[in-house]
Amino acid sequence: MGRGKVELKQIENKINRQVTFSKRRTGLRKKAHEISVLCDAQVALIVFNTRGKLFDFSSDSSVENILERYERHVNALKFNGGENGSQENYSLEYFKLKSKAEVLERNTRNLAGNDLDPLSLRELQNLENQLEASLKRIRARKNNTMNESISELHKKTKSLQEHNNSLTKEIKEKEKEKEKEKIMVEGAECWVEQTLKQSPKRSGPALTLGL
Amino acid sequence: MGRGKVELKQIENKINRQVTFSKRRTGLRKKAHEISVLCDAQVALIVFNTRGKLFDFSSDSSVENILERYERHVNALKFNGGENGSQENYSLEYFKLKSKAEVLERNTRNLAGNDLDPLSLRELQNLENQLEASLKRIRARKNNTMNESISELHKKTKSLQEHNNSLTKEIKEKEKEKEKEKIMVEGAECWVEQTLKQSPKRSGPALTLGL
DNA sequence: ATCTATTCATAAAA
DNA sequence: TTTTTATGAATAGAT
Repeated sequence: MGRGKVELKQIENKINRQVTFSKRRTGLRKKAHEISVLCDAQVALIVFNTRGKLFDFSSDSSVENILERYERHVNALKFNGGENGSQENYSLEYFKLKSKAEVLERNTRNLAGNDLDPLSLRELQNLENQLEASLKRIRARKNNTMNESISELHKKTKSLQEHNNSLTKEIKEKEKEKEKEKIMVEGAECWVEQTLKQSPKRSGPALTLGL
Repeated sequence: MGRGKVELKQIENKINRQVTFSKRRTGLRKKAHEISVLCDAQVALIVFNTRGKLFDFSSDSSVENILERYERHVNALKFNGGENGSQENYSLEYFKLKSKAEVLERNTRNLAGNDLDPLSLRELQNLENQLEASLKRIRARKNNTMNESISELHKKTKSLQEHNNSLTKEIKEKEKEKEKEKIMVEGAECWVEQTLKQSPKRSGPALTLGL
């Protein structure tokens, strides 16, 4: 493209190299954006120029999101043997963890319905779908829990009711006995009274005989 | 490129989308390679297709190398200096961060409807309420976004309609003019014909005079 | 996968 | 840097 073919090797002239870098960087970015939209792909592009300046692009709201996904993908493949923690790796692990925490934090905020402005329509839709699915699971779990505790309560109620019944029965029996006793006592008293009333006419020995 | 311009929106036809993805992925990779060689740049490219398949490219021997540099770069920006931390400091910070990340991860998992078993009924209810509130906000944001793009489209439609109308009008006027012209020509022909029919009876000079 | 008609990207120049 | 312009590249649609 442009006037004359170019060889695939480092451009010697510094100025030309810089200009070409700037132009091609723009072009690359554009292409990355196009493929993400046209083909529904997730793309992350990271470019450092000779002097170490960073240029990045992401089809999503953040590059880190995609890098996170990339790490997960790679780790899933490699079976995550890691744990070779020397000092140098420590700082790397630290940075990795740090960006992971950032991604998690951002996700959490998004899941709570905050900081939505940088999200695309598609990301919003994904979020909505995810939350709906979550709600379903949470409600299912909730119902489950409630049903369990309800049947637990039923059982408890039943056993209490039974205990109750047996207590009631016991009480009734006690009352019955008491009643019987009372009747007997009353009967005895009555007999004594009547006997005493009649005593002047009847013989004393008869009373003595009854005891 | 190719036969006819393409709109920058998701390609509906699945086959076409897949084919385009494959072609453009190759192109993107090539461009990434070219800029890295021509301009002495470090490039990493990560692409996930719709179905989650990963394609990556790196100017270096591994993508991870560049991601590592990226993380360092990003963190260097966020934390002035850094790099002075002794090991103890580092490990303390690391563990703090680790527990923070764990909490965030658990929250995220719960918000996604996973690992719900240890939660109490009340916690489940809170979660449900929170998600409902989030959904409301997200839907509001989504609707907002959609409405914006709809009104944008309405505007566009209207301006196109107006343009259309003016074009239609122009066409009608042209046709009218053409019609008028045709009638005039027909009238002239008719006059000539009649004149010629009558010519044998009339005198020659009259015709000559008419011209 | 291969073939073209087109559109796009960009090297060189300004 | 940005714009312009001449050309080489990329690629959409067809085969």
